[in-house]
Amino acid sequence: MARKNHDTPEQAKQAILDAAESIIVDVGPAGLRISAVAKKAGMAHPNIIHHFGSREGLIKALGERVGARATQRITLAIDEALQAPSEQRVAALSRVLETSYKGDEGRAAVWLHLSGAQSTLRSNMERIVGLSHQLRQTVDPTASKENTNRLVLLITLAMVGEVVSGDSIKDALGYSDSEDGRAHFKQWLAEILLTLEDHQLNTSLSNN
Amino acid sequence: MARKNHDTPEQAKQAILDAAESIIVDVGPAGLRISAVAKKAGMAHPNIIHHFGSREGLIKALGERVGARATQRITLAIDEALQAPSEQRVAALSRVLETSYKGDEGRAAVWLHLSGAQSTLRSNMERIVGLSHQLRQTVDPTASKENTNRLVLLITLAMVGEVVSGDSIKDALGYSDSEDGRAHFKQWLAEILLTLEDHQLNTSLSNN
DNA sequence: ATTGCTGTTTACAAAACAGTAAACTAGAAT
DNA sequence: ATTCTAGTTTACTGTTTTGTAAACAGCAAT
Repeated sequence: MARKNHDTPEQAKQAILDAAESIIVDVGPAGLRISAVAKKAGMAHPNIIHHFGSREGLIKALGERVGARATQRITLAIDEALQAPSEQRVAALSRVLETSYKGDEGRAAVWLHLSGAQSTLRSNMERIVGLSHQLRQTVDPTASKENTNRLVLLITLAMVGEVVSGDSIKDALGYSDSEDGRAHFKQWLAEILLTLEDHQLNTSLSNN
Repeated sequence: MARKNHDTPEQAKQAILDAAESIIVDVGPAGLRISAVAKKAGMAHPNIIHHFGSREGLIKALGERVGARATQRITLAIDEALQAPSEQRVAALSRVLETSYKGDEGRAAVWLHLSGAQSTLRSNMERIVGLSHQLRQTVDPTASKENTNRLVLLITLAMVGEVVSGDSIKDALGYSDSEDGRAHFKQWLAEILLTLEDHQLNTSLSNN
């Protein structure tokens, strides 16, 4: 079909999305320039508009790809935690947290969400809550779905905060930017999440 | 000194900052246009450059003002919680959380932080951690500073997440956008924070 | 081999935007 | 009353950036 740099439009699109993803991590949602993406992908910028219709179209497509990948990674990690023997469960959950907001992909996902590409967020979150609830029930069979939902909300919000300005907040709180501090915080969080019995999460407004 | 719309440069600056703050809430950090601020403030846009030197100067000044105000509001709320009788402490802490990431000011603060105006973040966080630790000690005298620090980090990250994309995440998790759901989540969080004994937060990597 | 299809490029249009320069305005100081 | 000072405005510059138009390039089908 196509003729020069890429044989199929799908290859061209993927190359463009790769370039855009690597750029948006640094420049943020509003900073994505079509010409910069084109330069990185090694082509002229109108070609991007040809493939995605407009800058918005590119951002939307990228948002869907990044969101799907992130969800896949997270659900996979939770699956592994579910199958891990109980004495390795903290490490496994810690890995879930690591995986969830690790490095560039998480940042790209949040940036893109801010740019208005949130099409599949609901179904993705539903899968994550479902798996998380299974994981909690292996620890405490009485765990309520409502508390799981709240915990997932808390962790998700913290994930977004981490991605958006985790570095400077951690710095301001005295955590050195060594990998140590970050990993420790996540492991601490994982241990607490798995240690908490459900009745401790039942507050005066339970069953609402 | 001045001549027409404002008598003193301080009045003009405040009017400009007011306009910029109300705008940045909607358009985000990179979307702040000097001409839009000028229009809202009822003046010509070069006047803004005259007062703040450049767009960056405006953003930096706004970041300092918003950061100072937010910190003042948060520390004030924690102070009130400290002085509240113990049976009203949950409500008071719930109010701290409400106050912290409520509405426009919190959003403006995060946006500005993202724009690179983070000058006083460290000292602000230190004050907040100090007061939070006092509050925890009224509940559990054995509370360690390290666990307070981690809790503040978790809450702060969640605050940022809430501000950045709390609405859509809550929506995706099935919380209706009624004020109810939000208030309940914060009260739930407040109760847990005050119910947790410090020893429950001591994990296998305590004293690191 | 000619025709058609499609990915790609060059050249251009149009708008948005930050910042500059110079003039204007009105109170303050003398 | 004149001069000085500083906030303010109008008009303009230069750059950046998205998007358009038309031509080009190479594979496929006839």
